Amino acid sequence: MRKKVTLKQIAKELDVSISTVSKSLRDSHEISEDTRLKVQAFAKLYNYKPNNIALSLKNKKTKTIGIIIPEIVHHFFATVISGIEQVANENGYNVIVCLSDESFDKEVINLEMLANGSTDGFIMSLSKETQQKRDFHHIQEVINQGMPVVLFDRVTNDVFCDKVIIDDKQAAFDAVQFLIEKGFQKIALITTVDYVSVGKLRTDGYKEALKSNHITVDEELIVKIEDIDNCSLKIEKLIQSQKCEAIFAVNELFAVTAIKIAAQNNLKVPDDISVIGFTDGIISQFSTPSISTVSQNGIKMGRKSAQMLIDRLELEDEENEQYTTEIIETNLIIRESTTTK
Amino acid sequence: MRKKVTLKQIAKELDVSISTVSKSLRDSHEISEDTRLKVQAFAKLYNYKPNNIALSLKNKKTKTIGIIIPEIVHHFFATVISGIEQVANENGYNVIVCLSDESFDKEVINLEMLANGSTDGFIMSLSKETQQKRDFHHIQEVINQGMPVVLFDRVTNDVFCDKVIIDDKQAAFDAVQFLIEKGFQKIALITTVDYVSVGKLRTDGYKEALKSNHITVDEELIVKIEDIDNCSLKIEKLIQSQKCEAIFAVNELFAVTAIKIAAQNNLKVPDDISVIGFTDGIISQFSTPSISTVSQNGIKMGRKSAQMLIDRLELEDEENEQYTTEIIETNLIIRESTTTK
DNA sequence: AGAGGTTGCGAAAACGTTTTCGTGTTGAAA
DNA sequence: TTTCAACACGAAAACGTTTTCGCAACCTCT
Repeated sequence: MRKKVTLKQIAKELDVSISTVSKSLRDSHEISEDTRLKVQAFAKLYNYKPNNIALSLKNKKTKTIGIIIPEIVHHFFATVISGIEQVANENGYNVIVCLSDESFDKEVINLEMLANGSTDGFIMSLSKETQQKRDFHHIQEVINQGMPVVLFDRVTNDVFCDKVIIDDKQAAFDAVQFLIEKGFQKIALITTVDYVSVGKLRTDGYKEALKSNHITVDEELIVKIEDIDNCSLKIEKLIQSQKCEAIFAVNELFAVTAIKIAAQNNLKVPDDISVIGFTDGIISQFSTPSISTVSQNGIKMGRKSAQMLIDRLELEDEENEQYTTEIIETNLIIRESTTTK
Repeated sequence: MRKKVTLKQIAKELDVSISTVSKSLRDSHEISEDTRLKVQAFAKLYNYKPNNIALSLKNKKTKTIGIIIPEIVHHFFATVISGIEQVANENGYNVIVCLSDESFDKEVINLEMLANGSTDGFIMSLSKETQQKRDFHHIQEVINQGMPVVLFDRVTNDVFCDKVIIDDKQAAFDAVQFLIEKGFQKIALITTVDYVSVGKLRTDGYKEALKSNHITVDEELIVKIEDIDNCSLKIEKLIQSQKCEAIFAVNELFAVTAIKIAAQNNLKVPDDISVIGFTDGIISQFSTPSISTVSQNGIKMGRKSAQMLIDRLELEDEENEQYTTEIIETNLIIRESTTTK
C-alpha cells in the first residue's frame, strides 16, 4: 500500500526544504531549473497531488457546494442536482448532498453541520415542515455568517438571498387557459394544502384563469391533498361526482392517480376527461395515455442556481447586497391526455 | 455579519491560552470548574462550533463518503443514494456526489479529485464506458492508497473490494421461470449489449431458465439494444414478427417501450403479450397497464453499501483483507402486465 | 521545613499547504 | 578590491484544531 506522498516527504527525500518543493511544483522563477525539474520528476514519479483539506484550511475555501433538498427520489429534484453538478464540475467545485426528508429539524441539522467549514455556500429547496412553520432563522444565520445561499423552487420571501423559481402562477394560468380555449368550462383542480408555496401559487393561477374567463370558481371542484399516500379517496369522490370535464393537477402524481381512478370508474382519458399535470417527469412521459403537462426545466434550474452561487462566491469583493430572483420559463407539453371538448 | 468565531479569538477575549479553551470545551478535568464554565458560557454566547476542515486535517478523517455513479436522473440510482445518505447520516458522515455520465474519463477525474483528502472512502457503480474498456486502474489506485471502496450493482471481478449486488442471473431466471409456469413457451428477451455486466447476467439467467425447461433458445427472440434512444425499431421488428407470447425486458424502459409499441400494433398487454420488466421504478408502477417486474431494493442496496464502507472505515485496526460480496434479495412483483396463457 | 503529590494552566507540535521575508553566495560593475 | 544586484534557497508564519508535556503554585504529609 502506497500512501499519498506529502511535500514534507519529498523535501526530506531530496534533501531540500518544503518551500523549495512547493515552489518548484508551482513553477516559481525563484527556483533554478535544475532543482525545479528534479523535484517535478520526483513528484510525478510518486504521483504527488496536493491535499485538498490542507488547501481548504489555508485558502479558507473548500470549493464545495452544499445542496439541501427535501428528497432525492423524485425526478424533479434529481434533475436539479444533475444541473447543479454540471456547472459545479465545470468550475472545479464538488457538491455535497443532504436530504431533509421534508423535516425541519433535519434541515437545520444538515445546514449547521455543513456550515462549519465544509462548504462555501448552499443551494436549497425548503422542506414542507419548514414552509409550514415559517421558521427560517437557520438560513438567515448562515447568511449572516457570510455564506451565500441560493433558494430554488420552494422559496420564501422571508429570507433575503438569490432565488431561482418558475413562475408557478403564470404556468398554472396558462395550463388552465389552454383547457378553457379547448372548450372546457368545468375544470377541476387537484392541489396541495396551502402552506406548500408552489401549490398555493398554482392554485392562484388556476383561479385567476377561471376568473379572467368569467367562469365562477366552484370550491367543490377543488381538491386539496394533505398526504400523498392516500389521496385516492378524495380524488375518487371528485371523479364520481361527474361534475368535471377536465382536471388540472399540480403535480404528476396527482395527474396519474386521477387518470387511474377515472379508468376504474369507466371514464376514459382524454375522451371523457382531459387532464393536465405539472412537472415533466418520467410518469408523464411513460404513462398511458401520456400526460400533457407543464414542464419545469430542472436541469436549467439547477444550472442557473449553481451559476448564481458560484458567481457570488468568486465575486468576493465586498458583498454585493443586490439579490436577484431568476425566473426559469416553463412550457406546456401537449400529449395524449388532453383533447378538444 | 458575524463571522464564525475561533478558539484563538475566544482565548484572546478571555485572556487564557488556546489550549485552555479547547480543553474547557471538551470538559477536561485539567481545567478548574471556574474557568471551564466561563469559557463554555462565552462559547455558547458566540455560538462556537469547531471548524470541520481543521478537524479533518488534524484527524486525517473527513467523515465524508464519496459517491460516484453514472447518473442521478434515474430512479434506481436515486434510491441507492437515498439509502446511503440515511446510513451516512446516522453515523455522522456526509456524502459527496459525483456523476460520471457513463464516461470513463469523468469517472477517473472525479475519483482522483476526491481521493486527495476530500473523502474517507468511496461507493461507486461503474460507468458503461469503464465496463467496456475493462480499465480499472484508477479504482485499484485509490484502494492501494488505503481508501476503502464499495462497488454496487455494476461491479467487476477485476478489482478486489467489498461489493453489493443483486443476483441478477437468479432474478432473471425466476422471472422467466414464472412466465414458463404461466404456460408461455415463446418468450422473447430485450436486453443490452453484453459488456454491461448486469445485462449479460440477466441474459444468462433467461437462457438458463429456458434450458432447464427444455425450451430451445431462439436467437431471433433476443433483441440487444445498444442505444437506448432509438431502441424502437428493433423492438417493433420483434413484435411485428408475431413470434412471441411473452417478453422479458432487462429494464423498465425496454418494458414500457415494448408495451407502447405493442399497442401501436394493436396487440394488447397482457391479453396478447405478457411483459415482465426489471427494476421497480416509477414507470413500472404508474404506466398503464402497470408492469410486473423484478424489484431491486435500491434503498437496501444503498444502506448495505454505506454500512460496509463505514464498518471498514471505523475498523481501522490493521487492514482486514477479507472482502465480502453482499447479495441483496430481489422479488418478483406481479402487476397487470402479465397473465396466464 | 523539606519531600512529594496534586491542581491549573500554557507552550509547542502536529496535520499539509502557500507565501513572505531573510540570507548567503555568486557575478558583474565601479 | 569594494559594492550591489541577482540568484537560489530556507525559516517561519498562517489556517484551526487537539494533545502531550512541562512547569509553576499550592497542599499534605512526615
